[in-house]
Amino acid sequence: MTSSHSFTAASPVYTYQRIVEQIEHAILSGEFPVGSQLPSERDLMGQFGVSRPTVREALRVLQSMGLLEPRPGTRGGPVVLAPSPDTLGRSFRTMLGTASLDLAELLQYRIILDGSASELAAIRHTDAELALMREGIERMREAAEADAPDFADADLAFHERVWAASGNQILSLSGHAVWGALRGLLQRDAERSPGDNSVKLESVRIDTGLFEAIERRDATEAGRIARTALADRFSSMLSDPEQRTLEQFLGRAP
Amino acid sequence: MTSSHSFTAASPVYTYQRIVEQIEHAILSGEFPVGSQLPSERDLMGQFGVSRPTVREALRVLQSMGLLEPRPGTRGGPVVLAPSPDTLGRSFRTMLGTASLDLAELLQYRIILDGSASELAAIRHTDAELALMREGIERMREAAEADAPDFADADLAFHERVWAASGNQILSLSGHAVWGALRGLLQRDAERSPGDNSVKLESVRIDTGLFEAIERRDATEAGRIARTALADRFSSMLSDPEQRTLEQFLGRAP
DNA sequence: CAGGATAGATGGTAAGGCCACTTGGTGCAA
DNA sequence: TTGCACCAAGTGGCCTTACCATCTATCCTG
Repeated sequence: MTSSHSFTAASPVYTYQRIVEQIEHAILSGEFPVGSQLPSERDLMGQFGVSRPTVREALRVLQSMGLLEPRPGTRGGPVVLAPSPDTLGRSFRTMLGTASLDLAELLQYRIILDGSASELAAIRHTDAELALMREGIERMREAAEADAPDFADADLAFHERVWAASGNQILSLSGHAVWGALRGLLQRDAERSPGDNSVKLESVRIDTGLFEAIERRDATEAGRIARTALADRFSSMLSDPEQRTLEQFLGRAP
Repeated sequence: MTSSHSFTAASPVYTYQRIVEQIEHAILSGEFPVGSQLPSERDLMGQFGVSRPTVREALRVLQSMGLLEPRPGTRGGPVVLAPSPDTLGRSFRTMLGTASLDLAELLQYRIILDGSASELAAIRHTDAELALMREGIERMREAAEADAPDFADADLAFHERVWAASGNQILSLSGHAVWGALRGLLQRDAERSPGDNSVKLESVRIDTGLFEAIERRDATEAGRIARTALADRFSSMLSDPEQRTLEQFLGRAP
């Protein structure tokens, strides 16, 4: 008689992968807080009972995930890094590049994040944060009027300050990540549509309205402006049904 | 006279990193479609002019990003994989894991995600997705009435189906990550508040209302229910100013 | 006491080698 | 002819050893 037990697939487990898991778990569980040091490669090689190349493969993976940074010298050893939106943005870009993520999803997500961040910024911004946002708007205006190439940077800087004013670190990190992915996607299209600085001036006008709504603590209006600005700017790149869903989501279609 | 040129940071570039970039670019540009094979490690080592450990470090990184899979044997070589959204979820989790989260941020973020996902689900759900959500509600009800220990699983399963019905993978993945982080943060508190199943029944009642709003495609109401449910359930754990910000964000305070 | 020289440890990279396994073909047998 | 068992070649997995540039801490000198 055969047993009714069902076996699970015996996929091979790479030793470097087990090392990654152990170190990752130790970091995420707080055993190694940000800024602390792991044992050196040569020590880890002893602790895990593997050779140095294997340890290094694991450390490389963790490094590419943005969790670690090598630190040479005496008393050195891999250092645990603070979280950065870079790796998340990188994942977004990879998914977009391999077409397992479409633009509509990413745009929806950014509309959700930017809208909510703007509402929160309107509600709870401090004077210092307001001053930073105002300065950001000014830099945008100058860059647009001079038709400067660093307009995109100024644009990002302003929105970074809005995210920061939301008081929510997660919003800030993920907003940054999505922004990077979206910009990467638009870079190709940006080349064929020359640096028409009328669109830059229009962006400045819209963001100025957003800033003023935040300034007078009008959360509803701030959210509305942020959402519609993104939708109006990008919706032409979407298919018809995607556009319709977006309009319904914004409450602009019955 | 000093030049006004501003230099860019001269951070060291690791050779493994340049190999990763080259291979990644080749894959994303379509030069190596899904299912195709890269040259073997020994070939790559010749093409890049580096040693095998260096090539392997690069391949490990790409492998951990879910882009490659090793394939031994004659005519072997790394094979390009179909992209999986798992890596995106993984990025979310590590970002949330290393960020020093406080409950208020996490709760805000989940309110934003769940509210938006519920609105989208109301707008664009299909019959099949509706049936899955209905089934999820039923499982929740059964688990609550039996006071079963797997109520949390049933709860998660229902919300997963709402996220899925939103049609947005990113919402789904990040919702899952935030849910996990929130649960991890609450696990300590959960022990002292025993499994009072009146709260479970209350959850079922609320989620049933959410489901019905989604069913009749009432996006506004669905979003409102999702947001207020989370706020009501967790706000008692927040400080007073955090509660006030939350109430303002929900539009329930002047 | 300050500052520079020195020694030790660390990570970066290379070279060579062994093993288990997969694959593809070959040759034998039915 | 067909099927199958066997074998050789190539691949990734892992290890060992080794050298170098660089950084840090310490000590020593001025």
